[in-house]
Amino acid sequence: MNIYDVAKEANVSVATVSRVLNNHKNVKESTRKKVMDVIKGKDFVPNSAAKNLSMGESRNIALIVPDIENPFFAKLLHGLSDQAIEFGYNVFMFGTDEDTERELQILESLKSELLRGLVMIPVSEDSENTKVLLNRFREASAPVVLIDRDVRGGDFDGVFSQDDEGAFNAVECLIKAGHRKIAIIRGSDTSRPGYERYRGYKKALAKYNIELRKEYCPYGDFMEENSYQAMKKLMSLENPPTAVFSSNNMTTLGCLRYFKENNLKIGRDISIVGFDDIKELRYTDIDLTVVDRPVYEMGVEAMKLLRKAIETRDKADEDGLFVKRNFIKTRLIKRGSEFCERLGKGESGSLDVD
Amino acid sequence: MNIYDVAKEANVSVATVSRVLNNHKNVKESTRKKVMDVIKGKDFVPNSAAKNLSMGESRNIALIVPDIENPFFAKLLHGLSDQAIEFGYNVFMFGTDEDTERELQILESLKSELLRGLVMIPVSEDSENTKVLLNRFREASAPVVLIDRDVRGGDFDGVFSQDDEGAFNAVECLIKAGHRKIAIIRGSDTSRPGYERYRGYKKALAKYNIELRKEYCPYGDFMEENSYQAMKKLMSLENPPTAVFSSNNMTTLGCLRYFKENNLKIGRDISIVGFDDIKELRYTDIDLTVVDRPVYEMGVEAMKLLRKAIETRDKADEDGLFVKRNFIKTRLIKRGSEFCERLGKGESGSLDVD
DNA sequence: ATAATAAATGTAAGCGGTTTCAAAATTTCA
DNA sequence: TGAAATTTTGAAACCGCTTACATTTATTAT
Repeated sequence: MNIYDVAKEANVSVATVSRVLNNHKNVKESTRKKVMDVIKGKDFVPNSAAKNLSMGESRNIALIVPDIENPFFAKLLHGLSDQAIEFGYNVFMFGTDEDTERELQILESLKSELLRGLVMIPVSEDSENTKVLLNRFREASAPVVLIDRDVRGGDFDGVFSQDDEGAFNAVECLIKAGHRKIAIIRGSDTSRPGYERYRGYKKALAKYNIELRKEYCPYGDFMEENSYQAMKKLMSLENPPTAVFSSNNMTTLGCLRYFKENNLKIGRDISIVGFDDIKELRYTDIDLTVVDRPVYEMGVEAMKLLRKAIETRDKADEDGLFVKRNFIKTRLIKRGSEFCERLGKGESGSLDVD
Repeated sequence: MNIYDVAKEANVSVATVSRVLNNHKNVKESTRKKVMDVIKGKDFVPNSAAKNLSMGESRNIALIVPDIENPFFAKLLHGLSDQAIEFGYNVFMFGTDEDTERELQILESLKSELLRGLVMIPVSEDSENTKVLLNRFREASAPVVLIDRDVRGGDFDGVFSQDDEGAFNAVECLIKAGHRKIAIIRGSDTSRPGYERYRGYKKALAKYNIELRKEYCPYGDFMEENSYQAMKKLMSLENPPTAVFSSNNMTTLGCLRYFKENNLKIGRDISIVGFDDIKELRYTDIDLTVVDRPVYEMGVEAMKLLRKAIETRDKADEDGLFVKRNFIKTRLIKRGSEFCERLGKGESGSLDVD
């Protein structure tokens, strides 16, 4: 059943049916009703492909994340998806498995899709090809909104976190708990969260006059296995750290794995503060202090930014295309894993802290 | 840039371009090359909306899950998505938040979408409306594949688990560890996993001549909070169980929360076996014995089933439309949480067990 | 070499909507 | 009451692709 059938049945033209369907003004109330009655009687549904073709645009957007199974991204998807439904968009979901090649493939395959917009957590900040493709989307009037990670020199809208501040707070918390030998397991330098959190770490050390030691700053690349290896290396230093700032949730799992396998107990042998909460730990012996973020809300926000971008572009096109970049505040949730018996449960007293 | 521009540039007709694009036979190698050169030179991408409209079908499918954030579904999505890309499909993602109304809304909104297929974990087995809508999709030649949960009387293809056997093994494991007072926290009776796992539980008790006690079988509805409440009720019975079979991952979290809050230690005060693994626990003090499933693979399998359904329908239509329902085997991973000091770490010895 | 056959290409009609432009119907106002 | 202004409607072109059918070109067999 299509618009012509409806038209015939209602004794009007297709143009009129179309107007009714799209809530145009200038449709007499009586004819509107006539058409609506037919539509309700039969189960007519307008063909979206035809609509898309005719209008040169769709109500579809895509979300591309590096790791579908990471709860952080799942939560993000949840928020974004809810808001998308609210706004009447459908979302295509893709995972790149942290692989730039795959990311490019996906973007490439989406070029034919008449996407209305794109929300993306890019694998790397430095993929020129990604930038080129994203720019093409933007030019084809499919705005791009980034989340969490950036694209260098891309100048895209985005929802990010105050990563460095979050990291600073995490590390400061460890310092105030009495630690001075604090390691960080870092994410790749090709991602904002990677280098910004490292920056926060360095800032905190600097503020308290703690020397930065290169060997305390291995990469875990935000991956469990690599982080496990990094932790292992840290603990086999001749002078191992007493605390570690785990700069990502997967990283934290890697650390915990090492702790468990080597019978290191948090609070007795080692301290840890993580970035991004891990819900499942709440009910275990691990009372993890973490830098937390409103992840669901970030997803929602990304969708809102995207819609705004879609609408303003539709209107002002060349005019007001200023970039909207939000930096979401983090929050330190103290649960105790920053302390360590060896150091004495020094509240903030043991060091000269303001 | 469209197919006409390409045609002009290459000095051929649009039909020829179309043929080249779709790898038709009967295209001379030389003209094929001519066209391809033009396509590569300019950056032509065929408009999928036009294609969809013209062919009356798309390469899009939808995945509808009840809870986007549940790692089980995330894993499922991962497998499905990977396989979908492999097969050249894009997947729309939706979450129903375990709400039948929302489920219906989503299905309703998808009717216009020319979907090629639908993969779904329905909220409830008993939603007549859902069944009606799904049947409509199927009739509109968009096959439906269910995962994990069923639709009563729907007769849809699907990938399920051997839930009862899995549950049976879980409970038997507890029995062999010496327990006789074993509770279950159940899922809703309106879902296959809900009642099948309960069935497995009952079977196990029956086999070992253990009386079934109604008060040991509260509902947790596969939700953390409800399961927490259920656990609380269980432990405040005058004769509380010594072990619990937690029939779902969220349920397990609810139990763990109760244990932690009430200082019950697994292995000392209580035993537990779960259904569906919880990765994050691996590195904590909780060595959870669980019924595990190849979740990623189930997602892959669902996509394979879907494609088969799409293809056979395209071909044999009325002919061979027999339903394909796979029942995936579960696997019990013993990690120790089935034991309990109070009972003596009875291997299988303490009861007469074959 | 030529008719018969097969292969390659082109023409044009859809697919199901939206939208411009003109015509018809209605309302407003002198 | 009739012309002008306004609202409501319809005819038909268009979006960009596929494909049935017609036509041209190449190949094969006689």
